[in-house]
Amino acid sequence: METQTLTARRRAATEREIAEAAAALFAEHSVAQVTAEQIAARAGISVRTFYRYFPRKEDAIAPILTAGAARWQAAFAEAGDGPLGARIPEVIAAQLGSQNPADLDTMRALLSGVESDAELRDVWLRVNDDSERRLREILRDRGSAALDARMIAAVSTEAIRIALEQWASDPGGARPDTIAVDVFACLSAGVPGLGVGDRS
Amino acid sequence: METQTLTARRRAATEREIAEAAAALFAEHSVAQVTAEQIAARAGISVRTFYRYFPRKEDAIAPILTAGAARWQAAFAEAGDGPLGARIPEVIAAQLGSQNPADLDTMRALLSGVESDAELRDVWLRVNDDSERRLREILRDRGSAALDARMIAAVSTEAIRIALEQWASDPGGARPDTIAVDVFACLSAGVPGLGVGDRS
DNA sequence: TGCCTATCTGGCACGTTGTGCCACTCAGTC
DNA sequence: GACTGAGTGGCACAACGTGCCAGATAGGCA
Repeated sequence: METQTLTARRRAATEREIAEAAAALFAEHSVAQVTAEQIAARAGISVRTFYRYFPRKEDAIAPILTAGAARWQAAFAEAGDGPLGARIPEVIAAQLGSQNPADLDTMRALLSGVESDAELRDVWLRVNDDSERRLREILRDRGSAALDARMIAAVSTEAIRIALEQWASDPGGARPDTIAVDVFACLSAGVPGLGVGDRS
Repeated sequence: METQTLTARRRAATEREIAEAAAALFAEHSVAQVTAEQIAARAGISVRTFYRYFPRKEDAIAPILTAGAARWQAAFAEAGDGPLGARIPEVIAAQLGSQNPADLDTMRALLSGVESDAELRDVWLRVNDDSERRLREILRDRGSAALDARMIAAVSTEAIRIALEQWASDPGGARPDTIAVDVFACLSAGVPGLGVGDRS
């Protein structure tokens, strides 16, 4: 939460600019059709510098997709010592609800391309997997058994992913945090139609 | 189950050869270190032909990773009309249990590299996502509501993934189908430590 | 002020990736 | 023997991503 050194802030600003340039281009054209040179030009940097900020062309949009995840990680880091698993739903729903509206718009545009653009999907899968790994690690540090942490993290991350994709696919629908709460409720209580269930 | 045309069988054989060549190389070196030319040479074909079988270099191992998924899809296609969700666990566990032992060894070698090799992880994530999409579609065709199908497919696929990764990380542990049954039981009944739960 | 170090940046060259295009081969058919 | 169709390989090419070097910028110290 501290104001960092000037160089660090400059770097963060540049990263942000690149991410927005890439997002604007990827929202209109497929990832394959956009060249790294175009992204760099729009962000006002050279191609070589671009690859110093992001290892792959498509990764330039990761900061936007992970904006929410970065915040709930911080929220967990500040939380007390008690059991963490039970509070995951509320924390994540709260963080999704306080998302920057401009970022939400960008995110919706990107997510609606995930179905059709193979490389965009790759980034989305990577982002979610990264998020799951971090959550898994936090849970293990708090004393969960390895397999328990694995399952909790997997279901939680999957719930967020489903909520976001559902929200992105339905322009007139509910807010992402509202959907997330519902999906969380279903998944944590046991999926209807699985195991001894009967529906479907 | 029919013996297909000769050309089709030749093609399947070549695909198989490429997949095994790629798997052997990826098991020892990272994906980035292995060139498409090396894979093609080992499989006895040209680079150009390689890219007619697989769109990306890393995708060459997909057939091995999806061998199990391909079989349970067939099992579902043959199943009767009744509710499908409740039978998912047993079908998948059975298919995992009847996996070809040689493929299982190869799979374990590949999966143990997923942690360290970024591009190997990408393939693994793609394979799982493809599997989930197919299962989702099957469930929707059988009459599940869209969101229900989404959640059932997500949890089921995630359970398989967890089971396989857990199995790969523990050389002396239980068979993958045994682990899968356990994970399935946990997830379908509701994750301990989530929602109103208390553990962890 | 001048020097020195550290970091960021851009340009260049290079190996690799993946694709379009064309020529060649090899079945089977008439 | 000519024709068709599908698979294959070679070649050229744009794009990707990286190592290397040179120039620019900012800060610390005498």
